[in-house]
Amino acid sequence: MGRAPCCDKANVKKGPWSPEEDAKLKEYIEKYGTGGNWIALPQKAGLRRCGKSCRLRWLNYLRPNIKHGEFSDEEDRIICNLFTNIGSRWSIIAAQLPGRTDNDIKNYWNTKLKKKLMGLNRLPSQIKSHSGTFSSLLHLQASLSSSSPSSYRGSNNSTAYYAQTRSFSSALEPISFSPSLLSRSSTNAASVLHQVHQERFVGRAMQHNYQVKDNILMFGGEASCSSSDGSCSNQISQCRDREYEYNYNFFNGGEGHQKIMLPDGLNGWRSEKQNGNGIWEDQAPLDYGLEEIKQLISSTSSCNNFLFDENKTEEKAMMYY
DNA sequence: AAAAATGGCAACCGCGTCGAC
DNA sequence: AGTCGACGCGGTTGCCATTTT
Repeated sequence: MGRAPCCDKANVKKGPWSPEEDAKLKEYIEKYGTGGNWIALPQKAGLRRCGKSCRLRWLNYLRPNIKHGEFSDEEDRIICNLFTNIGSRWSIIAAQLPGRTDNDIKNYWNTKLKKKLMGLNRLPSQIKSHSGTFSSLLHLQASLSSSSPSSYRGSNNSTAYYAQTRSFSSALEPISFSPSLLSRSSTNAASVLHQVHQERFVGRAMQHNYQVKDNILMFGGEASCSSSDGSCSNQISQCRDREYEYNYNFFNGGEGHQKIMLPDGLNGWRSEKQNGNGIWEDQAPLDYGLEEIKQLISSTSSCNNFLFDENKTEEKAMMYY
């Protein structure tokens, strides 16, 4: 026995809204409000539409003060920063961008912003760039890392790393959430943000083999490779691990940390180093897949090692405690 | 110029959660 | 405490426009 449909599917119109329907809906809501009941609204408004469809149309298109068109650099920055912190909580992200809808932001992310990031995927080489939203973030990141306490340098202590991650994250602009946004237990951004910090390094470090060799933090070492040809069978795991390399290096920037080992998918390990001008040069092609975008953000926009489904990783992290 | 591929966006769908009863 | 209807969210789909071949 399935879930009861929210409306009579046979008698509701689907597809694009006509100007007449828009006008009807707008007029009705402006006159009477939604009445707190979207399901009953279409009938009252004389529309052959599903209540959910009406709600969506109103929220995403018809309601006042909706902002359409290009996203600004500032909006890009906020989206990336929040995405890094809380993942695809589009409604929460939208709440930080007046006039933007969650759907808008989601589409923008999926169609443009993600690709924009992919264009900047040659990290940390991108640090040499001196303009644009994301390179600014990289500069921020680089400058913060270089000014971080020296006591963390070279440490293979995950707690130290964790503390440093926290201090770094807190250096980014504060994010405030309205109480209403935080009211739902499942999407409690406050707890998400709080636990994200706790989960970030410690949880992941415990999920992955890692070791420090010559000031290079290495994850997923030989022990994790099981295939006969020596290549790791778990490519995704390797890809995920890349973020640690970057972040570790950023946080430990300075003398003695001039190279970085990157697990490079099927190609095995690769390295990068800084040239005499302090510019990062990679020494092998670096191709990222779509699934790696989040890691890229994690290592570029705010250094928050947060990726994939944070609910799931949260659970994992809590299990380790 | 036409067909195919790709991009962008609006809308739909299913599920989790909340709140009333 | 349990049930059920409604809401809200995030993922996905479908269609139209634009670009490429």
